[in-house]
Amino acid sequence: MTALNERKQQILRAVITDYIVTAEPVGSRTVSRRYHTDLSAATIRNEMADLEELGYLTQPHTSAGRIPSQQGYRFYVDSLMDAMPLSAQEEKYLSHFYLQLQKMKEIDQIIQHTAKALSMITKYTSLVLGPQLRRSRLKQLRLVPLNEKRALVVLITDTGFIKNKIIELPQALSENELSGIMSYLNEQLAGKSIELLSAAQLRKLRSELCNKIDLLEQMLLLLDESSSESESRVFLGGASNILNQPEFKDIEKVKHLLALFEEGERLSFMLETTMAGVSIRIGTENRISEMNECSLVTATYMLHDRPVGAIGVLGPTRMEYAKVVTVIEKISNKLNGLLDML
Amino acid sequence: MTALNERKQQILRAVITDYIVTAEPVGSRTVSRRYHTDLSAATIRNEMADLEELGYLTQPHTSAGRIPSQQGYRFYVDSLMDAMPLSAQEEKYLSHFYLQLQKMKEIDQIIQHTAKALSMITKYTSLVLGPQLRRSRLKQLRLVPLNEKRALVVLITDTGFIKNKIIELPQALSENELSGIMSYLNEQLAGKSIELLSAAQLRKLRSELCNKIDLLEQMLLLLDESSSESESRVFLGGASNILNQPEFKDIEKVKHLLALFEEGERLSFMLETTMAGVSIRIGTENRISEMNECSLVTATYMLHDRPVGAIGVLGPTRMEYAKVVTVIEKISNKLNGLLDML
DNA sequence: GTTTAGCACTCTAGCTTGAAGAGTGCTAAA
DNA sequence: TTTAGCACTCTTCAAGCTAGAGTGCTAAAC
Repeated sequence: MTALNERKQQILRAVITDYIVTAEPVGSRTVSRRYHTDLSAATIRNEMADLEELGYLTQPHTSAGRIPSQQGYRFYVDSLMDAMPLSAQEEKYLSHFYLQLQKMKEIDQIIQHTAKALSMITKYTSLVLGPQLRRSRLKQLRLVPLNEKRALVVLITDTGFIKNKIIELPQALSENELSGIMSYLNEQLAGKSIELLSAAQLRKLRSELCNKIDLLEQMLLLLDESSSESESRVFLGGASNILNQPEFKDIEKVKHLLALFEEGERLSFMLETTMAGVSIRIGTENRISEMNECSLVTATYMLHDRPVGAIGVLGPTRMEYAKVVTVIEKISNKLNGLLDML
Repeated sequence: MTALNERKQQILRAVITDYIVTAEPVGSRTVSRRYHTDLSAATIRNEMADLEELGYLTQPHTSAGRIPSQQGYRFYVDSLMDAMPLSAQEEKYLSHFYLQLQKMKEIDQIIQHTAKALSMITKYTSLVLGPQLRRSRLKQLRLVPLNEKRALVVLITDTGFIKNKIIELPQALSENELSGIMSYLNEQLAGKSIELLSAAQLRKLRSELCNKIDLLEQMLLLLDESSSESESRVFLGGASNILNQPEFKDIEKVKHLLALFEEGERLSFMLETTMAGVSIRIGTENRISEMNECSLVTATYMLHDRPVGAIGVLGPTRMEYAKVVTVIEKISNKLNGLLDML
């Protein structure tokens, strides 16, 4: 790929900037008039022809203006894009919003509201992956007897996650026996990552506690569920926002995307593969056919210094990248701050 | 409203039946040819003119066929509609589906899958209201000490609902003191409906336990949250199905509906006001402007013989009412059966 | 060598027109 | 009371046309 000289870069930036706001193919005249008053349309035309040949721009048809190609956007976000600060109003809104959120102690609530804030400010659709239970470590396992036949198992992780389940007691067990089992289990399991509680380890426990096998079985089931619980931990915000984008005025395209929104599995997969820091995936880089005309900007968030989930903004490839990146950074910071206090 | 003679009823039924499948205005000729071979188009025409005058049919424009009015649909579901049994295939699918669900013990999971099944079979969008915590009665309140500073409050309802929260202990309390508070609270509160735990009652408790006020405060907060937790307990299934309906080929209409789907509050309100048994609300009967061209068929479901939630199917007013009613009845039965076993 | 003006050419979006088709309402006859 | 016939209305669709935007190329200007 030939390096672009300064002028080509400026013209490319102009085309992309303009296209992002107008959603209309950008002609040489527009660039000359609005962004490069010192150059004539004809000159711009030549440069744009070059940019097209190099793969940064495309033409919907002869005698239309140019629109950025996927490669063009990629170059833009990598090298051309200027950081865009939030407006005072937006800053204020966010500060206020997260001040409100401080009152909430449930992590899920915070996460869901974060999805709302993201879509409110960006006007795109937001995706938020809730904290992954299986990336947490087991802190405590508690057994609370309810009556002679039933007990409540409570699983507490180091990330403040609580999950519980009622189990049937196989036989009447004395308080002593129960607490014996509990302390043994806690000894063995505390501090272990839930994801990595290997089958082997569980099998070992199983044999060691073979006389209490039924009880154990049920408790282990809870763990099992927890570690495989990837499903449906994704929250959406502003799904209807995509309908405001002119590229989705065609019902068929919306249909596929909307159907994708209902597939929690696939959504969470997209977010799970997110790197630390802000990442941008444009069009086919998402490796999901429904998203070929969309871009996804994501960031991870932390709980006790470990990345446990991710937030993201989904829009057309013609997205306000600069703004979205700023917003995502800001919000993930606020979120991290909030979660640290839990 | 003048009563309709037998022939008018049959013609109205023919028009509605046809319109439901074709989504096209139905002409007199079509009715004559397909449903009333013994009458000529001209006769039908006269009858249809009458039906229009009576308010059961409307004409999009002169020289188009007729389409049912809201009043027409209302008459249809009240008096004209034949019950439609499920196909063998659908029966099989449902049986299989709910056999699978038996393995799940979490009520929320069952509810969410029910939304899926509803939309799968009907090809419309489904709405499901999760069991309302505040309609349950308090069974037990448990305090599990975690360490010197923190404890876990566990709230268990008679409907098998569990909710918990970590609270800070104001001062080091002995096990004895804690269990004293607990048994006192349980004595006072057990069996009470969460919704009806009145402010007065809570205030009384507050004064009686004034020395342990901080602790109590936090626990009461949990109750408070529970009773006001109406928000976001609605699950959607097959939201993208509405896009298959020709009445929603216009993006603008979809946008409003989709935005409504994101307003958990309003959705749950719609479902909360559902009567016992199957209820059908057509168009403006929903009293929600976004739903003026939609119908909603709902039914409540039971947990331990008390209605605690509702399931519903949302489609265009031109909906296959007969089929949807059958499906809703069937599924709410299956759901009730399943929940009884919990 | 680079930039620009000029011009012919291309393509789309939007408008008009006309014909076909579906359906109605009315009238008069069966 | 029902039906056939007919004039009339309205929509839909394709075809044809125009205006406008934008291009690429060439030749002249800097």
